[in-house]
Amino acid sequence: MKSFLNKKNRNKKQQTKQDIINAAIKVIAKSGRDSASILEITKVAKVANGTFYYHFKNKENLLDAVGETIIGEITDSYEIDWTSAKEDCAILFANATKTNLINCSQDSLWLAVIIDSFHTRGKIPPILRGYNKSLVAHIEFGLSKDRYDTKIDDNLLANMQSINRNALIMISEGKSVKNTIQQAIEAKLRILGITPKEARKISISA
Amino acid sequence: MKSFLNKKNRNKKQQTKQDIINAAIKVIAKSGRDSASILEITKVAKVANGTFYYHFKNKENLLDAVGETIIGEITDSYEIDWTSAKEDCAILFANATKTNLINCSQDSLWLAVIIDSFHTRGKIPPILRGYNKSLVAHIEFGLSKDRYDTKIDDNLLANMQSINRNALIMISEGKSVKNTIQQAIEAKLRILGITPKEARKISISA
DNA sequence: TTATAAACTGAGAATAGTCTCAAAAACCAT
DNA sequence: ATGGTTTTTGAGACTATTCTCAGTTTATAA
Repeated sequence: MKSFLNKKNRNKKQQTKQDIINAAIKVIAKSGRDSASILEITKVAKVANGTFYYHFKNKENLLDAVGETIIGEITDSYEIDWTSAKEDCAILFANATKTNLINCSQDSLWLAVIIDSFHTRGKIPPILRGYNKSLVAHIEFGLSKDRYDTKIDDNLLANMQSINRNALIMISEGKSVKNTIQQAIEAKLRILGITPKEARKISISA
Repeated sequence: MKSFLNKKNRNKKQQTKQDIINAAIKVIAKSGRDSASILEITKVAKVANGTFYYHFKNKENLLDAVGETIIGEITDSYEIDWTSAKEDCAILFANATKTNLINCSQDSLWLAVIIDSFHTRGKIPPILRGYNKSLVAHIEFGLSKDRYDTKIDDNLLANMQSINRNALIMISEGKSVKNTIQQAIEAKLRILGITPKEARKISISA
């Protein structure tokens, strides 16, 4: 069985798949994961319904692809080697939070999809995976330097993530990005055990 | 047109309606608001599908009724006249939080429905309404006494509510109720501007 | 007991979604 | 051009859901 898959053809196939993913982002941003129908997605992507099933096994499969697409763009900000940094870790953390939130806010469609993913029941969507790992690394480092006053557990991580989520919701509702990010940083630092006064100072200078 | 609605009959009608609401709570706890189907709800309630539409206009209408039912039982804890209280307001707030979370945790079905309601897109479900009003009253009082260090806005309220939600999720996942509530109180007080040390003290004694 | 209103029933109309598949179209090495 | 391969198409099978309605049952005043 000969294969005719040269580069151009592969690109074309890839392009159709990407078109479907982009259409899915649009539709999910409008209606949410649950209500987004494959029928509407293929309509927006301008392909036949059957084409969807040539590229994706099912809806679940597509949602994962959407998650991967978006997360690929926004998670870099937490990928820092905290231990080798010279600066105060609280300040670094403030900057990472800022970068992360700004990245998420770049594209209003992504923003909507990310927020929607927080609403999802059950298993953690791929968009949110990976975030916790480097967060834990950071907090551990801060604790070892006696910079923070907390213990690390699911509750703490969930609260940190919720603060992010709430900030993104505020931004998507049109609140000032700068202000909102500042508040998010302040709240996170307070929860980590930085005093209110210092948390405010750091959040303002971030 | 004569009316035959004597008390007994009214009770019977009311009973059927309540049966449907209770069945809805069961089904929503299992499948979530979005996936809960009227067909399954009526099956669990042991009534005909059509009976549902005799009592409720539509699904939306039912979900509101479910919300009202649950919120009726659990919101009392925040209905305090903060200004006339003698005790330190942070301690009162800690106690109110504790009472509220314990109330929510009483019934595992309620717990599941309340958590589910946090996942809901769009408009604030009735379960969550009313919570903010007395929360604002409380924080304003604390600010006037120079007890807190924050400003009141949507972001703050959302963060407070998220801490509650996360605590309830932890509890529903089997984590220690006492511990979880303590952590929630501590996080809330820290965000309000109480120092980490004092927040811990208050949360432990609550 | 009987007539009437209220409450309930369940078949099925209407709608909407996922997914399959045989056939058509597009593509490409020769 | 030809023939085999990949990609796309869209009709429709299948399933699930909401909601309607004509008719039945139940409750009660008289």
